[in-house]
This record gives sequence, C-alpha cells and structure tokens, in this order.
Amino acid sequence: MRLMVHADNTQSTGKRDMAGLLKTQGILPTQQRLLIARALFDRDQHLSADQVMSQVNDSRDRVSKATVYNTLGLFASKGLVREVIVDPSRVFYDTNTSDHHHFYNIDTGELRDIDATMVRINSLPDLPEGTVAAGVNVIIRISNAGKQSHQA
Amino acid sequence: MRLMVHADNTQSTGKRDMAGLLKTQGILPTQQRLLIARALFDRDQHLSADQVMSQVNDSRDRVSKATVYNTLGLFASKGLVREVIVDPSRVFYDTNTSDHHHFYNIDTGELRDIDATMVRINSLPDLPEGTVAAGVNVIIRISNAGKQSHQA
DNA sequence: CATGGACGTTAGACACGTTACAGGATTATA
DNA sequence: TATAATCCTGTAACGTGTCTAACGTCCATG
Repeated sequence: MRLMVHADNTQSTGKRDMAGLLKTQGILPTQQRLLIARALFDRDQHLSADQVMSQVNDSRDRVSKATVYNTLGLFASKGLVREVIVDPSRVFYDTNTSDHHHFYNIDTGELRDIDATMVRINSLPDLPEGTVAAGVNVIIRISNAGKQSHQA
Repeated sequence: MRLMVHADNTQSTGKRDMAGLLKTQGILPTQQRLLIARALFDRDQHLSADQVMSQVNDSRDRVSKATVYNTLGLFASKGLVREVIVDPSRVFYDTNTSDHHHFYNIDTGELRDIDATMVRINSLPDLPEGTVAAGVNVIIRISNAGKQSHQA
C-alpha cells in the first residue's frame, strides 16, 4: 500500500527512542507501531482507540483500525500503557503506568489523574482464595456543579 | 439519602413488596417492571442487562430488550440499583446500593462486594473546580493465581 | 360509553466499539 | 535475495446498547 514513513523523523523521535522502548518490551518496532507509540507517548494522556487512530491518520501515514486495536492491546499487555475502564462506551489508554487513580467527569468524559499519594488507603480486604491482586483502581466520578447526576 | 432496600427487604418479602418499593421511588409498578424488579432483588447480586433479560424471559412472561434496558436505566437513576463499570463489554447492575466496593476477577468475570469498612481511605484529593463528587469507586482487579495478567 | 391524551411497551432497525478472519505485505535472518 | 515468521489490512461479523414508530393501557373527561 502506501505506507510512506519519511525516513526523516528526527523531530518526531522527540524525547525518547521509541524503537528502543518497544524492543525492551520484546515488541518488534514496526512502522505502524512506532507511529502509534509516538502519538501515545508524545505526552501523558488518556486516549481512546478512536482518538489514537485519528491522531495517527492525521499525518500522511495511515494505520488501519485493526492494527490500532491490536497494537493498543499489545502495548497494554506489555505494560506500556494502562487500560482505564470508566466509560461503558469505550476504553481509554493511559500512558501513565505509574500507580495512580482517576477523576472521571461524567458530564464531559474528561479523565484526570490523581496521584497515588493523594489517596491513602489504610486497610485492604483479604483477597479471595486462590487469587492475586492485579491492580487497585480508585475512580472518583464527578459531575459539573449545577446538574445533579445519580450515583450512589 | 441512601435508601436501604436491604435490611428490611430481604428475599422473604419476595413478590409482595415490589410494587410498594417501586412506588416509593415514584416508579409506576407495571407488569414488566415488577418482573425485572423481582429478578433483581431476589437476592444481592450483580447482573448484566443480558442476564436480567434471560432470567426474566425464562418464565412464561416475556419482556423486550428495550424495556429491560429502559427499566435498568430507570432503576439506576432512581437509586434502586447501582451501575458497576468494570468490564469494557458490559455494565453490571448491583442490587446492593450501600456504600461498598468490588473485587473483579478478570479471569472469570466474577464480581464480589467489598464492604466499605474494609477499605479505609484517609485522604481524598480536592475536586477540580466547579465539580461535585458523584461517587467513589474502588475496584480491586484480581486474577486466578498462576497466570499473571498485566495491569499497573 | 366514546374520545383523547399521557404514559409504557414492543419489535426491529440501527449505531458504535471492538474482534475475527484470511490473504497480501513486511521483517529478520542468513 | 530467499525464506519463514510475523505483521498489517480491509471487510465482515459480533454484542451491547439506543432509537423510532406503532401499539396498549389506563384514566379523566364529555
């Protein structure tokens, strides 16, 4: 097809060596994975698959929908990004993989990080038999003052 | 304003109270709403719309998909059930509307309650300007021991 | 009784995010 | 460059959830 990545990507490499980053996770740094990685890790953000796709396809290069989904799933499975499930209608991918939590504005859909130190959890319950913890998520749903939204 | 459907409304009352329960929330107790309410409040549980539908339609009576969704949304907006968003593929409705949290087994999809007293949160961050809290959810993702699943 | 309006329900079509598939393209390695 | 392995792509399919338009039901009114 016409997948013409300009060999000249001195600027988009930005702060990090994306190919190296992918390799450290055992991920083959293909051209479309690099495009997606650059879009994602440009800065800390929360993006849906849809947003990643339109951002990537803004440029001359294009990546198929299937590849975007596959790649985001791959990155998530390797720990490069973190899935954030707060909206029943879509999954967000958080480039911040450190221990932290989220505000979710149910009116605007905006997702905002909460530093882990802001939430101090004293006691945690025992896990059910035969299970191990995979992650503790604290989600504070907020709404714009004025309208009241129901939620216990 | 935490209505307690629980303490006094355990399975013993069964069918009889349902109409009254709905009325107290300003909900017209129609035939299909009663069917759905009985399926839900039969015991404390977490059901998806799909599960509610098949459970209701097991009997001789039948309720359409649209009505199931409408009714669950209505119940949630009235605080009779609580939406639990942990799985990207579907919403669960929790008949326990008291303050509590959840274990979510990412291997089995099982959802289990955590009593609020089990998780003590010391400090909460300030809310963003112009917003009000709509709910604090703590979700502890767990997986069956043996296989490791990624999630920060 | 008839009429009409408000509300509830229904079936089916539809929208959307996501996944599955199979064949062509790209990559690593030599 | 040859080869095998892997990846990418378009498209079809899937499941959840929403929309719409027609139909029921209840009940107040004349």
